[in-house]
Amino acid sequence: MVGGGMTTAQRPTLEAVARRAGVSRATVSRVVNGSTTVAEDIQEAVRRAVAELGYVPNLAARTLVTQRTDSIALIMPEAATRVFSDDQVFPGIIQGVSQELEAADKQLVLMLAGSAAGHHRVERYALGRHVDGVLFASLHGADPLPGTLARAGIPAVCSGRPLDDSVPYVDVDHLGGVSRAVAYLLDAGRQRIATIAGPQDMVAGIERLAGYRDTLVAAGHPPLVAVGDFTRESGAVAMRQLLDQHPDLDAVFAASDLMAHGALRTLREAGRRVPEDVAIIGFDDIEMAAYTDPPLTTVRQPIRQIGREMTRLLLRLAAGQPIDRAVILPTELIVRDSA
Amino acid sequence: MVGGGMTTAQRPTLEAVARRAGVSRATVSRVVNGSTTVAEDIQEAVRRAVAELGYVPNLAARTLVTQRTDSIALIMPEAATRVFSDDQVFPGIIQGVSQELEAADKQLVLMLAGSAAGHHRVERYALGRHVDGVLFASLHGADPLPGTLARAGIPAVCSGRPLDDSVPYVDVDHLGGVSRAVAYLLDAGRQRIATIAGPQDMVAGIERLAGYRDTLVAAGHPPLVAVGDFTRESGAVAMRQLLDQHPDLDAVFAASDLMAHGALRTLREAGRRVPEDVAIIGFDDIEMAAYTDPPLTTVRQPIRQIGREMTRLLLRLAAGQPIDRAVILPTELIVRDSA
DNA sequence: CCCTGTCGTGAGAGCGCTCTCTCGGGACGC
DNA sequence: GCGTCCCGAGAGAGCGCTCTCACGACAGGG
Repeated sequence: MVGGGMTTAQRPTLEAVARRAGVSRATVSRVVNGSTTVAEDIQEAVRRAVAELGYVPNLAARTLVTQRTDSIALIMPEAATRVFSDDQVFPGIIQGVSQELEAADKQLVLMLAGSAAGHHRVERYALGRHVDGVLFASLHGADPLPGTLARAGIPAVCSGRPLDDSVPYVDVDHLGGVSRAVAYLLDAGRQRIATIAGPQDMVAGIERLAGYRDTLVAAGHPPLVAVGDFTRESGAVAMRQLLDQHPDLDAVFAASDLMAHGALRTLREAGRRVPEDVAIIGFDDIEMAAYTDPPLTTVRQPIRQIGREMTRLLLRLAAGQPIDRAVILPTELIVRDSA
Repeated sequence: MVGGGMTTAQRPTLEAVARRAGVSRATVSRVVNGSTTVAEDIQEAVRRAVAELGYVPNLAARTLVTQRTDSIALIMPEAATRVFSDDQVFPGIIQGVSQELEAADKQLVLMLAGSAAGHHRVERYALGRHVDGVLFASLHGADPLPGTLARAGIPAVCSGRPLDDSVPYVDVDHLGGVSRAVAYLLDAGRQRIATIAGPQDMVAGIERLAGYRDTLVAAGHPPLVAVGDFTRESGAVAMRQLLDQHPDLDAVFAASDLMAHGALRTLREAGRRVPEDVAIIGFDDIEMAAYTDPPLTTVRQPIRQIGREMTRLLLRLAAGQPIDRAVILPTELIVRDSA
C-alpha cells in the first residue's frame, strides 16, 4: 500500500463537531445540510464549532448513504485531434458546463473517450453510478452509449440530436443559420455557390449540408459539394477540389470557420481574390474569424450557451423535474469582409 | 428530497457476489483488488460471479475506507476569456493530463477558478481531500494556493515555476527557445529587433522577455519592448505601438503565436511586408501558425507533454516516491515564411 | 506424535455520514 | 387538570467496502 502524504492531519469529523457543540451528530448534520428544524441558538453553536475545527464534510461518506455523488461527467467521444483543434467548440462547452455546475455546486468530471478502451471505461464509470449524470459533447454517428445509459436510468444529455433520439439534447439552429448565409450570397448576386460540408456522420455536418442544399435548390441553383471533416487541412483540400471541378464558382459556404480558413489559403494560392472573385462564409464565429485575411463573414453559434443549457437540462432530469426533449438555440449571420 | 432516476436497478454489492460465488466478502474483495493470495479456482469462481452479476465496486464506499479518491483535480485559475482563447495551451494540457490519468485509471476533475469565489471553492474542495492531488495550469503571479495545499500535505504540481517555489513544477525551456529565435533573426541580418512581451505577472511572460533581452543585449543591440497579454488583440495593439515608437524596426519576436497573429494584421494594415520589411517570430506553434499569411516562424513548445509530465510528477508525489523539483522540457525553432 | 510455521479464508470492526424512529417536553383543548 | 398533538433533538442502524486478526488445514522437524 503506497502511503499518502505524511501530514495527514486528521480531519475533524461530524462526531468531533457534535462533541464540541455539545449536541448529537444528527443535529450537526441537520445544520450542515440546512435543515430549518433546529433552534437558532443551537444552529449558532454548531456553526461556531464547524468554523473553529475547520470541519469539511467527507463527500465519500455522504455519497455512500445518499447515493448522490454531486458530480457529473462530460464525455468527449471525439478523436483527440479533433477535440483539441482550435475550433473552440469544446473549450466553449466546457466553460458553459462549468459555469452552470458551479452555480449548482457540483463537480465536473471530464472524460475523453476517443479510444475504444476509453469508450468502455466511460460506460463502466457511468453505469457504476460514480456520477449523477452524463453530458455528451458532439457525438459521432449513432453512438449507442447515450441510449444505453438512458435505459439504465442514468440521466444523460447530448449536444446535437442523437441519431437514435434516445436522450434529450441541445442544438443550434443549423438550418436557419445556413439558409441565412446562402440567402445572403444569393442576394449579393452570386451565381455559382459551392459548399465545403462537414463530416456526414455528425448531425452538425448533415444539417449544415441540408440547409445549404435546400436553400440553393429552392432558388433554382445546382448544389456544388465537397466534403471535409471540419479541420483546416480538410478545408484546404476540399477547396482545391471544388476549384478543379467548378472553376467558375464565385462563392463558398464552409461548414466551419476552420475549413473556411483552410479554403482561404487555397484560394490565395490559386490567385483568387476574396471576396471579389470568390465570396466565402464560414460557420462558428470563432475568435480567429475576425483575424483572417480578409476577416471572415460567418454564422455565429452560441457555444458556451450550449454547455449551459445542456447542464440545466441534465440537472433537471436528475432531479426528476419535467424537461423539454430538445432545446434549439438561435444562430446569427455575422457579416465581415469575406462575403 | 428530489428523487433520482426511477429505474434505480439495485446494483449488486460485494455481499451479493460473495454469496453467489460461495465465499466471503473479504475474498471477493481480494480478487477484485488483485491480491495473489487466493487459490486459482476460487479466483475463477469469483470472477464468474462478478461477470454474471455485472458487479461494479462502489467507489464511495472504497474511498471511505481507503482514504484515496482515485481522482485528481486540474485547476485553471485564469480568467475565463484567456483560458479558452484558441491558443490551445489549455486544451493541450487537458489532453496530456487526461492521457496519463487514463493510464493510471484515475479520474480528472476539472475546476475553473477564475472568480474569487471559484478560488475559494477550489481551496475548500482540495483541503477537504476530495481529490488525491491537484494540478495547477498556468498560475497568475504568486498565487498562494499551491503553497497552502502543499503545507496541508496535499500533493500539488504547477505548470510553470511558482513564484514562491512552493511546489514541484513542469516548464519548458523558455530562455533557450527565445534565444534561438532572436539569434536566428540576428543571423538573418536584422538590425532593429523588437518584442511583444507577455504579461509580466506570469512566469512564461517574464522568462520570454528575459530571453529576448539577454540575447539582444549580448549582441550589442538595444531592446525594444511592448507588452501584451498573449491575446491577438493585445498583439495588434502592441504592434501599432512599436511601429509608432520605432518606425525603423525590421523584426519582431512575439511571446505568443496569438500576439504574432494580431501583429501580422497590424503590419498588413500599416503596409509593411512580412518578412521582407519586417520579420516576425512567434511562440507556441499552435496549429494556426501554419495557416497565417505568411505562415508563421515560431518556437514550438510541447504542450501535451507538459500535461503528461505534470501528471506523472503528481502521481509519484502522491505515492510518496522520490521526484524532481522541476522538469524542464525542450523547445524548438520551427522555421516557416514569416522570418 | 506433537509442536511450530505457513498459507488461504472467514469474521467482524469500522470509515463518516444520513435518516428514520423514538422520546421528552411544551402548547392547547375539553 | 389531564390527555393529545406537535415540534425539536438524540439514539442507532446502516450505506458498501477494506483490512486486521483469528483460525483451520496442512507440511515439516524434533
